[in-house]
Amino acid sequence: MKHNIDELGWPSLIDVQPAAGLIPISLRKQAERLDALAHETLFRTGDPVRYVYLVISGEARLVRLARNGSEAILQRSRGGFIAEASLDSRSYHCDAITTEPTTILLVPAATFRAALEEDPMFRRAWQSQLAKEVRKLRAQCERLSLNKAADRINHYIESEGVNGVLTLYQSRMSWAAELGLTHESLYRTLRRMQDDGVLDVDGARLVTKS
Amino acid sequence: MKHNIDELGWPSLIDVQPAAGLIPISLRKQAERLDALAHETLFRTGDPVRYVYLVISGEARLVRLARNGSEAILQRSRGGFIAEASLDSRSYHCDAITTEPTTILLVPAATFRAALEEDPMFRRAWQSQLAKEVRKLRAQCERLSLNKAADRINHYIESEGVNGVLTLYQSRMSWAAELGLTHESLYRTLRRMQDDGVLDVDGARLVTKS
DNA sequence: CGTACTTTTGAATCGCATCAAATCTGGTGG
DNA sequence: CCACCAGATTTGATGCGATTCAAAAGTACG
Repeated sequence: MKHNIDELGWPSLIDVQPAAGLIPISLRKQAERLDALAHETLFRTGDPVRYVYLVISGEARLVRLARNGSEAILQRSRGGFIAEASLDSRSYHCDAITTEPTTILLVPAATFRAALEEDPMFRRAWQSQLAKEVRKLRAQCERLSLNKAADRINHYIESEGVNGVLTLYQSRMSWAAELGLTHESLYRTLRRMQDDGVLDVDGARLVTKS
Repeated sequence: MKHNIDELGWPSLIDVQPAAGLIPISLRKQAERLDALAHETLFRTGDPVRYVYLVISGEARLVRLARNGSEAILQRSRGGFIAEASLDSRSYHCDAITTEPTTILLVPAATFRAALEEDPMFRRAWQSQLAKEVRKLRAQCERLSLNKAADRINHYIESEGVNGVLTLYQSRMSWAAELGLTHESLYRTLRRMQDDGVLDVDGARLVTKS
């Protein structure tokens, strides 16, 4: 179900989601709100690009299905844009799904492009956002080119956590997929790292100790 | 050695390198040309961002050295920008090197940023460039999360080649590193794929036959 | 309470990394 | 021109580590 965001009754978007603060007021007025359940499809490969999607709460993912049926996670967004790089494409080249109940802000793509032309602050923020995504993806590539599970885990904690401490906002199964590992492999490696005393695991809190 | 690009005696940059055509004339006048040998360092981790680097000919790479001494290739540019995403950073978080004699256009970062503010065409081209880089990196991540060498090779040919045909512009050793494989593994897999009749290898020309 | 999913452990297998070494290649200097 | 060298290419043998298949136990939720 879509709502006009003026119906919100939320605190200001800025409080809820920093990225939303970057969107000019004029743009927010034209945005709609979408409350999606878990495992809903936002768009599919080949769909025309109609909206810019901003995840307010919950989680959305870009996925692509390989021939053998395995699923690659191309992006995982919890608060922030999803499929930013499609803004200058006609259509999508992957699918977007939710993994849990998720609230999304839909900004019409044409309106969004116009705002980029007119609002210098917004434009800088957008460029900065794209650059940040590039750096994040480079880190991900670097991580995936490590071929030991423990190395990938450490790399993830170093680059996504703060000072060797990481709070995980996803199940280990999903994390395993993001790390390019099977879940069995991840579980076993986490266990071994604990036994070896190089990692401290307390629920979703992971601390490197080396 | 750096030259003012007016000393060029080149054909127009547009003919040499399409990406350069996106740079406004005013900006080109302030750019310098750098002729680097193979294995030169353009900048190191921590260096302040002074220039935007545009590779005119040859090859530049972003690399990061892991603790164990192995080297991860974060970007490989043959004609086009390198480290685009650093434009909004103070300093670099990886190293840039050349792998062969390379000619580079150095545009002062401040000048570049000013041009982005003032020239709408240029700005759109830049955003499009960043978006393209994002898509390319997503493809790279998807590829690295395949765990069979043959799958990565096929994926590379599909996404970097045209209609299942790819011309390789680097040694197989470098390609192996980009694919996240050892060179031995790559050689053996290429051989096996040929023997199995799913791939045709003729020097730098690779054709999938399945 | 039952169902779906996650977490966990086990055993067997396969593929890649690793180490080693030979051959081939292009470029340099004598 | 040839000897030489550095790097790329190629083949071989071995071991490790991740995948795979299987299954049990734990957990959240209606």
